[in-house]
Amino acid sequence: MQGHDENPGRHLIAKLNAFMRTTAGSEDAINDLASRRITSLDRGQDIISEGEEPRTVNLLVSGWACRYKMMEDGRRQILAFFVPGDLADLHVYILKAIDHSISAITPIKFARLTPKEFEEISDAHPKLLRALWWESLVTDSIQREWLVSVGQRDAIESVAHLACELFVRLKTVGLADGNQCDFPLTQIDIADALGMTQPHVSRTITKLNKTGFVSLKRGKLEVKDLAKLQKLAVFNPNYLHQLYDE
Amino acid sequence: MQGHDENPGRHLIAKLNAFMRTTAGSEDAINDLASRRITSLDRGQDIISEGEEPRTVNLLVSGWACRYKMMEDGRRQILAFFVPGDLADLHVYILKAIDHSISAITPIKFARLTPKEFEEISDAHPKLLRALWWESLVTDSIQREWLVSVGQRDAIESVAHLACELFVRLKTVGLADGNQCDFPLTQIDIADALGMTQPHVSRTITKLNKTGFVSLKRGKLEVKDLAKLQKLAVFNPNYLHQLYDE
DNA sequence: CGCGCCATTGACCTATTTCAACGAGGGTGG
DNA sequence: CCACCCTCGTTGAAATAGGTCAATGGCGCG
Repeated sequence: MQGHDENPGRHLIAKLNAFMRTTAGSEDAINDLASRRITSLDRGQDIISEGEEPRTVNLLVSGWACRYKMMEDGRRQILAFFVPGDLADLHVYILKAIDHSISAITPIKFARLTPKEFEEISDAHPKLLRALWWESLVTDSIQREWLVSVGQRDAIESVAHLACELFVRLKTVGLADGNQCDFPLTQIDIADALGMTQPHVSRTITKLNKTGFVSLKRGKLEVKDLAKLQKLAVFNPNYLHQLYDE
Repeated sequence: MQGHDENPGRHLIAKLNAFMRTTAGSEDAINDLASRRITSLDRGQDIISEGEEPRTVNLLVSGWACRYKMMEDGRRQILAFFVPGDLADLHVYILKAIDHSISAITPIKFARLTPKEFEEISDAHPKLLRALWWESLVTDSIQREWLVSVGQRDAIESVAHLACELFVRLKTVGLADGNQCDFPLTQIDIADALGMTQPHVSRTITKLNKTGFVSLKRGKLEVKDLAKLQKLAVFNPNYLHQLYDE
């Protein structure tokens, strides 16, 4: 078990394949990236905290995490979920202090790259660098789509949209098993991501499950009718900027 | 009048000064950037539209614009406001299709740079390139803070927060005159940015103006008690990542 | 066994939406 | 110069999505 992972970059590799289709030469480089300074954290611990000076680029190797901001009075907004293969803040070392925190939703492992390491590897693999930029632009695009959800979608649309997004993203990195995938979010996480309250998330999930398009519960998400779920969510996958061949 | 602008990059220069304090050598380069392929648009026209292949980096030279997304059923979410000195999508040419549109809120002028021009200039001025990255990261940070507004702040907090942000940003680019600045947004724009309805924006602005901290009306924003307004808005300027010496 | 965390559910409450009417101002064409 | 229209903002009344508060129950774990 305990033995070390032969292919820790496989989720990122799978994702970049949705962009460039030619990771071939870069696969070793990515696995190399994904092996540096591996750190493990338990659920609830922060990878980085607001106000720190950013020093590393973080690649999530296993587990889920979230980016969030706390308001002074304790309100929390989750800004993004990270799943394996996701990179946090490629260029953030330019800033003096980060304006948000990232914490583990499940036990996680992540690789911490110094800007220098990162530059070396990307200098040696210009195509990879371009792909990583793409990755970063997709992350921005997801951020924008979340604003659409919170600003325009009602409760059931929002929850359905989140389910669609995470399912597609997990599928892309090879972590969906047929029509189902892990789903470790609590209702509080969902509430803080979508700007709702936890009881209302509960009621909304109940209602959503009753449609039969999906079975969403803590731990496991099962998509039973993706087309209908997407329609309900007003989900348009363009914002994920993938190549569409499946 | 009609004569051409001697210093079209001054707003961007002022903004970058809040980051690097040494635009000296780069000022000419920025003014050069801001003179390329100047385009004028009337209110309501799109700079770029969803689905297009992005080809240029756009620098807003005068007027206001907004980035927005339309849902299939016509709901609109405004994702960002652009004021003079703002750059749209530094690296977006990596993507095959943009996932949002940008349109003019007032008559605008903007410069369109090809990726090539942009690279030439930034190769010649590495410090400038770094500053432009900073600019782009601040834009991302603003995007995140908007999600906090829409997800967590109630109506009066949201509107107050938007007023704070735009006032600070305009001040940074030299477009605030003492405690007041232009404010061309309609209540519909505000509503679509904050995920509210226009009538409720109207009621909320009335209530906000009654606090006496601010006078907000179409055309002009006047800040009467910035500290109290910021407190009401739960506004923490850190997310704008400026140097704080004033 | 008991504690803590998480989800469910009910009853009530309220911020915001919805629908609709009205009014002010600015521009245009007759 | 007036009439008209169109956009934008204001306001009221009624409706509702979602919030609040609180009790209950399941379940995993020390």
